Amino acid sequence: MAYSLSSVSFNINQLKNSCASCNLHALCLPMGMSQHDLEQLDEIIQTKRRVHAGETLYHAGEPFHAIYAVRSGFFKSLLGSQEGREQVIAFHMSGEIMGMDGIASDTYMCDTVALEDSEVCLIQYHHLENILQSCNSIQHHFHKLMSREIMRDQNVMMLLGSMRADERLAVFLLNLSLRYSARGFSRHEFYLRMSRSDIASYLGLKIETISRIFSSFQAEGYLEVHQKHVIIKSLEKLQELLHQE
Amino acid sequence: MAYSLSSVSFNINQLKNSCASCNLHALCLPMGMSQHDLEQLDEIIQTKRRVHAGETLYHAGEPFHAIYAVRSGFFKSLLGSQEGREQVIAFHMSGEIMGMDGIASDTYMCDTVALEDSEVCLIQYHHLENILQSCNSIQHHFHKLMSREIMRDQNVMMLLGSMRADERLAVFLLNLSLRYSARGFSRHEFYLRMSRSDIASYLGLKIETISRIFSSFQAEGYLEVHQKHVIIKSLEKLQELLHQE
DNA sequence: CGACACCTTGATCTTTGTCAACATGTGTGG
DNA sequence: CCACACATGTTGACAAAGATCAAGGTGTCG
Repeated sequence: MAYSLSSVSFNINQLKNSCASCNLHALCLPMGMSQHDLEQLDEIIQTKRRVHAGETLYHAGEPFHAIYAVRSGFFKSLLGSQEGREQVIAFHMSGEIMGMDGIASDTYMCDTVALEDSEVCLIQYHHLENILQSCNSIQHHFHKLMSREIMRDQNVMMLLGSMRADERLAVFLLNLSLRYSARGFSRHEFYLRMSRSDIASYLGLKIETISRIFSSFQAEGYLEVHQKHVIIKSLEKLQELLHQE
Repeated sequence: MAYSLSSVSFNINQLKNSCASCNLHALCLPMGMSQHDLEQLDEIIQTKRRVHAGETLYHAGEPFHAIYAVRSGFFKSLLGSQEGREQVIAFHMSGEIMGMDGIASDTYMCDTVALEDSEVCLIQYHHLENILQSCNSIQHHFHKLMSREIMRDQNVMMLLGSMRADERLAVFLLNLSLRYSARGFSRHEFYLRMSRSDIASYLGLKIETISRIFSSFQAEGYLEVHQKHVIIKSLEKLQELLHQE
């Protein structure tokens, strides 16, 4: 079974050390950016960092100094509390920005962990602020990125606050499908990089519930699951799940 | 019964049209801001707007052009979905910023409604971006504000994803207590500006559940409730609720 | 091949939601 | 200023969704 998606995946070795030549360009940067602006960005994004699967990129409580763009790979962010609660609050894939929660208090608020071997662009925050000062379009783009993060979180609040378990999983899968397809992968077939327990935590459910709903979706013919490999048979039916009360 | 807190509340009429003289200064603006910076800010924050109780400040879908600082009063923000779901995603009190979710797509994402007669400072977004370009400290402060919004939302995700109903209400009340006390009001005694159904929606619960938990908290002697008037008898006991598993 | 982590499934229990009745509060018009 | 109507909040009985507990299955990696 040729489950491998690697033929379409980003080959790190081919990537030059430049935003202009990065194939995540369209995801990560504003449209119609001038050559000059791109050069400015390249100046601060010299540092790449490899993160192995299971390795933590930054820990909650660590002093904040940089944000990260996912170049390749997959991450999860975990928020802990004094009472020992722990919850997955986000999954990040290529072209997405991590660490913006650290700006508020000069301290990262969550742990961010690679779920597979990954590479990130390290963006020194004080350098970034300098660039933003001189370049209006980058500044505006950065604000959009932060605002998009707020939107994303608010949509998750909605999901957690008002949806049933099966709806939550459907939304989760549809969202992954959308994000994979935006990156040139199939919107019908992909690998889950995270464990069932990560999904459960993210969706505010228990792992057994996730397992059961996967089974029931499969029984209904909405999808096929073989461990982490998901084939969505009918995106429409998954969507209908949300509309029917 | 003299429940009135108006003796401590901000008297709008006394406020001058200036950030420098605004008594929300400490909540809203960065510490140690220079006179020059303040003057710059005052330039873009000339517009105040009164919003009557029940009135909508901005609607989801409206073109985004400004963010708002609450000068006085109390707001809620509602996120709707295609499927007709609707959820309260935030309550805003004086000194807090509203509308930053609109930056991402040049469109407000939620409805924001005054829960009592209120006044806001309107901050034209393109003016703000201009100022940020020229003033590093204001730029940094603005980023902190957006980042704080992200933190807040992530904490709500945690609450919705991993806490029991009574824990959610306890966190909600403790959070209000904290915010009131930061504004010079009693941390033990305050009015809820929102309805039970707003609270329920925000906490991802049903109104009957809220009602029951208020009753049980009262039975336990944690607090006294008379409609919207809350007297917290023991902040400690409410906090302990969270620690005991 | 075996150990271990991860996942699935079933039986049962708990928490919260639902439905219904009633109480209380608020605002309006007589 | 009272009476009524309507919105809002409370309480109880019951139902349902999801959690918990327990057992067993499957895959992965040394």
